[in-house]
Amino acid sequence: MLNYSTSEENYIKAIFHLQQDEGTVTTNEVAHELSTKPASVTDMMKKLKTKKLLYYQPYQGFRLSPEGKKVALLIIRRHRLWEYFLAEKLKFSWDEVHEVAEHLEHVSSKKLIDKLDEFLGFPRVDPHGDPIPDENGKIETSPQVCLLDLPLNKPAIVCHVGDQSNQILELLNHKNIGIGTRMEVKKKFDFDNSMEIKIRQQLPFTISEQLAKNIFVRYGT
Amino acid sequence: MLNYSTSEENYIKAIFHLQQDEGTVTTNEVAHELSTKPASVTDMMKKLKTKKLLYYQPYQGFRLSPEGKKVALLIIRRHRLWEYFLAEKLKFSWDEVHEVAEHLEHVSSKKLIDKLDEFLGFPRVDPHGDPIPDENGKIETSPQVCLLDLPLNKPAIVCHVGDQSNQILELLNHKNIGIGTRMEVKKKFDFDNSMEIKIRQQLPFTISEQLAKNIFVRYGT
DNA sequence: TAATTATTTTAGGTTTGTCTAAAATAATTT
DNA sequence: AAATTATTTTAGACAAACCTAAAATAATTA
Repeated sequence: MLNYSTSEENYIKAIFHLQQDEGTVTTNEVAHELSTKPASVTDMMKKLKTKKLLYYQPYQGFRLSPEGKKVALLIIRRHRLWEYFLAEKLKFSWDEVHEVAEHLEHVSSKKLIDKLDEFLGFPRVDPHGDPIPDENGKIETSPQVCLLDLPLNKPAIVCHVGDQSNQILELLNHKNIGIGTRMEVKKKFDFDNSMEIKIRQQLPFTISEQLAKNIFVRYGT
Repeated sequence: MLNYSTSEENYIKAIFHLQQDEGTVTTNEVAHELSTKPASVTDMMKKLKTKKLLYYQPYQGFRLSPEGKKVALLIIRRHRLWEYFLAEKLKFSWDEVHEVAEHLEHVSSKKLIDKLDEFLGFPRVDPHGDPIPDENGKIETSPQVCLLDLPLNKPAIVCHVGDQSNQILELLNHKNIGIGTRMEVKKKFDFDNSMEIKIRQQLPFTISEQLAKNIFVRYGT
């Protein structure tokens, strides 16, 4: 496994995240994701292509090669282990871990990461509920359901938040919703797709479609 | 406190270490320390001068300004806290921590470092026995004595190793000498300046002048 | 002191990663 | 299908950090 620059790693990670939904990723999408310019993206795509990390034909978009995906997963492993460390050991709050982990993730000593993993007790998900790849880049793909699609009165556990902006985290914090929170959907309102949800030992309250769209759960009590 | 690039930080740190002995540092010394070329050093000195981190007149060498010293001490703080973390929590061996800490030290979140400090229980020295600066860059200057200068039969504790090459660490490991090791000097041989030392529950053995020169101790049992 | 040697700086070039402006291609609308 | 609009790529430039080779300065030796 070769070493890649911080910049290269950020591009690889961005493409990995973007291609989860659609299979192929465009220049503009990456430029927007990384707050850079399309011309810079094209430059980097040419470079990553020569390194065989992605497939790329001019004007046709691109997607990671198997090798590229593996690199991406190892970066994500580093990122999520550091997030777990920051939240669990250093008592960072949920919404602060991401930014610091963005920097720590580029320290690429395999031994460091494997020992960190061991020290943390081989956690399976990070503080946002996202699964942590193992040292071979294998990731647990567990069936997540969007809160919008959750049937009424079915107990579920929050396991992931789509958008991770500060605004949404502030709102979730205010409403006492976090990873691991148990809830049921009590009512759905077709008018605006808002829904009423119930959390143990709390009165039911309403959340918007916008918010529900970004909350993902697993079945379970 | 501004942010500096990894490269700038490495130069600042190198100058700080070199000027401990002499007051002023030369271009060649820094080039050698950082395995780079004198021309590159001159470039960087001009840059750091405009940032008011050091005093520099062409051909006259340079030394850090008070501001530059403070920056250096905060980098050293990060380095040594990570070293402590790696050794104490992740069970890295003594001679492996330095290299990884070289990378981690450039992640410059103050909150991260202060919380790490707290998590570690505010350690006062790193695994090499070097003192850890506090969050204001204040450092404890305790009286260290070179093993060469230690009087006979005076109990002392190893607190620092001068040279930190892998070769010396391997040797120290083999002889069971590490930070915190208690010892006494039993005999000194003027012929080659070698000395016989005694470690608790071990037979006395001999070490070379070369080695003794690089071992520093504090008085104490 | 003059000549030689060593050190340091300057001048100009390279690589990485970025940018702007213009050209090429693709997608959309009329 | 042609024209317009949007996207992507190319061309050329820039800053950071490095390099080599040559010039300038300082230190040393004869």
